[in-house]
Amino acid sequence: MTENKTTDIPKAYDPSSVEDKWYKYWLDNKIFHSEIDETKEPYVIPIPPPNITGMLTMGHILNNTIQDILIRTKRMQGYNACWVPGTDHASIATETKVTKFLEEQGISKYEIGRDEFLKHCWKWKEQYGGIIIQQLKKLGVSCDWERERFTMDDDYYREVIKAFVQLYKDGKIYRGYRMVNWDPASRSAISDEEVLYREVNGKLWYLRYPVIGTDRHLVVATTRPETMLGDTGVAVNPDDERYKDVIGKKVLLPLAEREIPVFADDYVDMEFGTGAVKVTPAHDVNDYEMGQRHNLKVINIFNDDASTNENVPEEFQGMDRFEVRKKVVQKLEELGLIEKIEDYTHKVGYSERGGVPIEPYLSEQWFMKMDELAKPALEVVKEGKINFYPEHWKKTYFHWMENIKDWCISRQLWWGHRIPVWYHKETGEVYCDVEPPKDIENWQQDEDVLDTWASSWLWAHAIFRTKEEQDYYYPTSTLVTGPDIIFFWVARMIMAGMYFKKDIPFHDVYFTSIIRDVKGRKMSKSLGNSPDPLEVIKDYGADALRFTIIYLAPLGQDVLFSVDKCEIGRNFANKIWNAGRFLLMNSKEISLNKSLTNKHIDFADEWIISRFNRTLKQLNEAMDNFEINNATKIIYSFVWNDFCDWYVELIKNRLYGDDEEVKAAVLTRAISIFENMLKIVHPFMPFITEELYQLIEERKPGESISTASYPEVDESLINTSAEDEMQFVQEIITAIRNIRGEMNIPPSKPVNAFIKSSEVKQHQIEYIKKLARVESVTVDANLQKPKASASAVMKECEIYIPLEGLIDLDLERQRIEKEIKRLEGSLAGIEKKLSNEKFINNAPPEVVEREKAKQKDWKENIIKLKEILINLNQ
RNA sequence: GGGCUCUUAGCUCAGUUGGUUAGAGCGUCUGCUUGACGUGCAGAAGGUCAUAGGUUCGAAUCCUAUAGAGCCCA
Repeated sequence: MTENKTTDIPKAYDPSSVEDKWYKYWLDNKIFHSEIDETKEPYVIPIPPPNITGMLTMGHILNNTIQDILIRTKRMQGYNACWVPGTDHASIATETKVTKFLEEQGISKYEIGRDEFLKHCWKWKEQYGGIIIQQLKKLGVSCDWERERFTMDDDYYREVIKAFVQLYKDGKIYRGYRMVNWDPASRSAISDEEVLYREVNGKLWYLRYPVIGTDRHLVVATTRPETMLGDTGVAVNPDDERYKDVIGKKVLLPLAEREIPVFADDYVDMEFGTGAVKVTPAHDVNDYEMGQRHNLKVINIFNDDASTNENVPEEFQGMDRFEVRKKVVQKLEELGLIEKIEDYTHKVGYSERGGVPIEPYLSEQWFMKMDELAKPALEVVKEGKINFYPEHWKKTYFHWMENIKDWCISRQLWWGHRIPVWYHKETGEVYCDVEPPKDIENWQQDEDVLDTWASSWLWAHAIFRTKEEQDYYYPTSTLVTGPDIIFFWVARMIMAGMYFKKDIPFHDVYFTSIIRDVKGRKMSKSLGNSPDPLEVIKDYGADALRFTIIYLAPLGQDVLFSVDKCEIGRNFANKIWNAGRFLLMNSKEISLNKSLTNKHIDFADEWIISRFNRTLKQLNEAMDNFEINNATKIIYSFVWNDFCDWYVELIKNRLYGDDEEVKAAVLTRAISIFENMLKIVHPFMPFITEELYQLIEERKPGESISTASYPEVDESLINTSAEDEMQFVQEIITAIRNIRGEMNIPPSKPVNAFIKSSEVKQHQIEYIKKLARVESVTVDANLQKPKASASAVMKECEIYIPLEGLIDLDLERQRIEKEIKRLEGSLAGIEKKLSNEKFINNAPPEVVEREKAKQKDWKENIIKLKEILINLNQ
């Protein structure tokens, strides 16, 4: 019976030997799978589907850990928890990737054609599209993998098409020749939201246009000289005295040799440049509007890849927009038509996807009318039917929704949901339906596909395949996502929900923090400051990574992350591991007996049970308010400070005693508290808690802590007097430890404690002896201070440690004087308060009472300390 | 230009509706082979709560202004 259990439980927790084993166990036992069950309330999370082109980032780790914590908690609390995973087809990103992939093999997208290209896309998707999902599993997420969805699954595809047709038939979708944000890299339109504005150090070119019939020039300033080839007018402000006489005249546009009018328009800012602006209606939004007002010609000078077309003089044709800029400037310079060139910093719109400057470009596109769709979506957030955490994102949401513009939903791409519109080859008739026209040979389908967000905006309901499922699971419960896609996705999902389902898509939206490096920079590939989460998991364990990232991520604030911070989580896991190891080691020697759980209870047990229930109450409150970061702190402090630092130490006396029944009762109870503790830690650290849960006792096949019932708060066990008593004992122990520390008494030197108090109870003494490491404790209300002792004074209690031969009187004097000084400082503050009549009259009575009590205690303590100081040599 | 957020210990952050001596983790210093854990234990040092006003008996907390940092929109 002397087998040492330490040999089978390693001293340090090793996640690598644990994690894969339990993930497989959970999947094998379908722990995460949900089916309709009318007897249970569903709790549903729709995952923000990652791109199939994506790799797991720290952002995904944070986001998915939060979702997992929420869903695991609810699952244990008895809800029908359903977390639906999936991926998004990412039209532009995937098409770009596959195009490049093919180019590397010498295959041109345009040569092989649409159908062939799509086959390659699907092949690519099968091969690489699942990587991120596999990576997510390493994190331990409890998604219902049987429900995995893809935005281009057949039935999902059909939902998207149905939605288009419905909107079209309701008059919410129209086609028009408009100026859009054009991405020349992907040769497609993109939406306003996909344009990122960056500050760029550019130049301002001052060009001279000769005024016809005079010998003067009009000088116009521009950041894009190449667009002058498409100029069809020059505008000035009508109030500008400098140009009054040229209004109505014409200038001869250089290079193009075109006569274009000079006209007046209020839009022109007299302060900018020279006050005269060139107008290029085909390539600038404002110019387009001016052109409309003044009936200017619209001359498009670019192809869809932003190379120059046949509308420019031959020598400039077929050049890239940046090439042609150089050439235009060079030519103008030769002609003496450049007045000057200035440095100029301005904002340039870049394509979020292609990464190149966008080109304002006129083209035929599909748009969705947004004002009517926005109204109900605005209402449900205003009325609080949908809550945002943190709440302040509402303001951003309202602002966007109240100023919403029509949404350009067509993309000149092949990978995606093709617009279900056909044009009759003969008559030009337009046909829009889910099913293609019967006589398909006479029709030509629209070439464009839909914006990816015009498919993912249906996610909250289209993830469920049948009407029954949608009725049961929709509306979903919580959406966890980044604030960067509040417009792209969150707002549009709410609009889609209200339009297609006549109900909100989710009740709560949790906006996650942005992960940055320790210097506060965004994580990016080019900076190389983006750790690979899989490496981190390998080095520290998934539990450690999960716990750390949540511990670092307060609601609504950025997280400054570095890999070594994962020590927080790793050390915490190790702490839990060793607490378990301690209990399990003892259970080898002591036989457990569950019938004894409520026997031989003393105040230390009442205290930890009270602390547990209080902790649980705080934890529930935090979780209800989505204060998940706060929840980790509550858990951390209970586990480490209450359970490990105090409770485990407190039970050692009894555990190493002689009474077998007491030993069994204490250990059984400790393990039962530990097991409850594991349960509340489990949503945060699923692997280690499962491992320990299974080590505590033999479980039934398929049984898991993931489906164990979550502890409930028992208010009757929150015991303030036990907590007060424990606090008193803790203060005595800390005071003695403090003396040891400050007087440099090594733990190996035995000391005795004399306590002058009528409050210290006999049953507390063993604990004081054990935890303060004193040989004996003498308690007497009328105790005389022993010779040559170090002292500590607290409420209801004076402590003396005789240190004959060890005491350094100077050191002790300094200690006491410091304490007196500190107390006198505090006392001065409080006496000032109490001598203020207005305070006595206005402050609530309990506040005044509290202050008076403090005054009394501190005064007494100061008197005692002064006495000690006077008698120090005795 | 409009909107939002932030500024508390060396660092990263807590601090509920104003009311104990403003807390935690990391880092620092001191001591420790304490019958779970050195990924640990014990103790300590460290803050004019960005600045200036105001409201109040009382302000880190509420209001105004200023400075600085960041984000979003135009």
